[in-house]
Amino acid sequence: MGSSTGQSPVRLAVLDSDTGFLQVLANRLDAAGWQHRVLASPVPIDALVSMRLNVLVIDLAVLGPAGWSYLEKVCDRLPSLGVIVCTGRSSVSQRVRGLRMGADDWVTKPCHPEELIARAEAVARRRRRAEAARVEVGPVVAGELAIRADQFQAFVGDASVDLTRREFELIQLLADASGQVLPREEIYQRVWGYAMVHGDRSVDVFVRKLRQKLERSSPRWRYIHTHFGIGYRFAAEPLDPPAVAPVPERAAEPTPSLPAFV
Amino acid sequence: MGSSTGQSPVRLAVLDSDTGFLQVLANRLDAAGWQHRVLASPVPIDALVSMRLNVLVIDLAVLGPAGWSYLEKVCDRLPSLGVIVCTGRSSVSQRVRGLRMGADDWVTKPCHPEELIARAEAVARRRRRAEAARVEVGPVVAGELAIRADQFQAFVGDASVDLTRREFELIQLLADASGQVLPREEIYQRVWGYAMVHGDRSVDVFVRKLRQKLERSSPRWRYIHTHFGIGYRFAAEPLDPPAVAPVPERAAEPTPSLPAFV
DNA sequence: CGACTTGTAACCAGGGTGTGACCGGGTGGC
DNA sequence: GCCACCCGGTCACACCCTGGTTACAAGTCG
Repeated sequence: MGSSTGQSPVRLAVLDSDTGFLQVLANRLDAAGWQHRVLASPVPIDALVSMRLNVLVIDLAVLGPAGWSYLEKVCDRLPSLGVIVCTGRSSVSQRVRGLRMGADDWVTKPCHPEELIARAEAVARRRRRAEAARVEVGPVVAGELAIRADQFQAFVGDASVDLTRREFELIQLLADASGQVLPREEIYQRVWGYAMVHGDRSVDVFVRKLRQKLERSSPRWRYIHTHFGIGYRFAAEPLDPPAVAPVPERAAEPTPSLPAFV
Repeated sequence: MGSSTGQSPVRLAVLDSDTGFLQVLANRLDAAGWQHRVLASPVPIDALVSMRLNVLVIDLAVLGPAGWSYLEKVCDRLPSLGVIVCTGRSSVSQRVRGLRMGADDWVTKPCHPEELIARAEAVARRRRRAEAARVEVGPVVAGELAIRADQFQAFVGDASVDLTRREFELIQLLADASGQVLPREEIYQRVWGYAMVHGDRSVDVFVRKLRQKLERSSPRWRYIHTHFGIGYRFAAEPLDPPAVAPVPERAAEPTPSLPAFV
C-alpha cells in the first residue's frame, strides 16, 4: 500500500557497548527511518516488554557468561520479539545453540551495518506477517459514530451504517484528517488512487451518499462540512435544536470537548 | 516444541547441485526427523505450492542470472514459505538485496550443515508459533456451532457437520477472526498458503459449500456474512423466528425494519 | 445579475457474488 | 490392479450491487 507504509515503523534496540559500531549503525537506522535506542546493560525483561520492540540486537560478549541465560530468558518471555545475536567470533556449536535457544539470526562481527539492518528487516517482516491479523486498531469515534477499520464499516451504537466500500474509504480518509479541510483533488487522489480530471463529480456524489446514510443513522449530528471552492471537512457537531449562539461553523476541534450529554 | 513432535515435522526442500553437500545435509536432516527432498532445477512455483513446504534452501549459483528473479517470484507468491539462500561467496550488497527481496536468511558456503539446520529451524519456528497459538484453546463455540480443532471438525450438538479438510480450515480461520471482516486475499493467503491470482473464485465456492452444510446442520442460524467488494465475516446470528407475523414470506430482514418502501 | 460551485436524483454499465455443473486426481475398498 | 467415490478446484451463467456519469436544481461569490 502506498509509499508511506510507515504507519508503524520498526522499533529496534541494540544491546552493545561498541561505540563505533553503534554510531555507524545509528546513522543508518536514522536514514532508514527506524525507531531505535541503545541499551548499555542487560535490561530487565519487564522493561523490554514496555518498549514494545520489534527487534532486539544483542552482543553476547558484553554480558559475559550471563549472556546465554539472558538470551534464553528473553526468547522465552518475549516470543514475539525478533532477536538477532551480533557478536564476535564464535564456533558453530555456539551459533547452533543460540539459534536453537530462540534467536532468529546470528551475525558475526565485524559486519556491515547495512546487512544487519537487512537481516533485522527480514526478521521483522516475518514477525509482522505472522501477527498481522492480531493488530486491532482502536475504532475512531466522533459524535455517536464509530469507524472500525477492521470491519470496513461505521457504526452508530451497534447498528451498522451500511456503508459500501468506497463510502467507507471516503469517511475513513475524512475522519483520519478530522478537523482538516481536504481539497477535492486530494480526496480523489487518496481514495481513487489517481488524479482527478477536471469536472469529475464523484467526490461530491459520494459525499452526498455518505451524508444521507449518516443522517439516517445519526440524525442529530452533522459530520461532513462543505468548504466552498475547496473541499470537505470532517467534524462531529451536534445539531442543537434549542436556539443558542448561532455559531455556524469555524472551530476545527478534532473532538477534545465531547458534549457527553445527548 | 520438542525436536520430534512428529505431528507435523518440518518440510524442507533444497535447490542445489552440490552432491557432497547434499549428502551430508540429508544425513543430518534424517537424523533430525525432517521431511526433505532435493530439487535439481528451478521448480515451477505451482509445483512448489503443492509440496506444502515450510522451508526452502536455495543456492543462487545453480540458477545463474535467473536466480534473482526466481527468488523474487518465490518470495512473492509464497509469502508464508521460509526461504534461506545458501550460496558461495557474495558481496554485502548481494546479501542485502536477497534479504530485502524476501529471503529470511543468507548463509555463505561452505557452511556447517548443523548450523544451516539450526537456521532453518529458526525460520520455521516463527511460523509454527503463529499457528500453534490458535490450537491451544478449547473448542470455539458460536451459536449452536462448536468448532473443535483437535477433531478437524465442527459440530452441532453432537452431530458432525461433516466438513472436509479445506472447509474446516476455512471456517476455523473465519471463526478465529470472529467478528472481523477478512478480505478474500487474506483468506486465500492463509488457507491456501500462497498468493491469490486475480479472478480466482475458490474462496467463494468454498464459502458456498460451507453455508450449505451449515444451513443443513443449523438451519436457524447464519454464520458467514458477505461484505461486498471486501470479503467475509464470521458471526453467529439467529434467524428471527417466524414467531407471529403471518406474512407468508420475505420477513427476517436483519436490518431494522425500515418501512421505507411504500 | 451572471458565472461558477455544489446538492440532488435518476440512470446504466461493469463487475462482484451466488449457484449449479463439470472434471481431474487422489484415496480407499474390493 | 481396478473401480467407485470423494474432494478440491474451475467454468459458465444469472443476478444484484456498486460505482460513476449525466442532467438539472439550488446555492454562493464577485
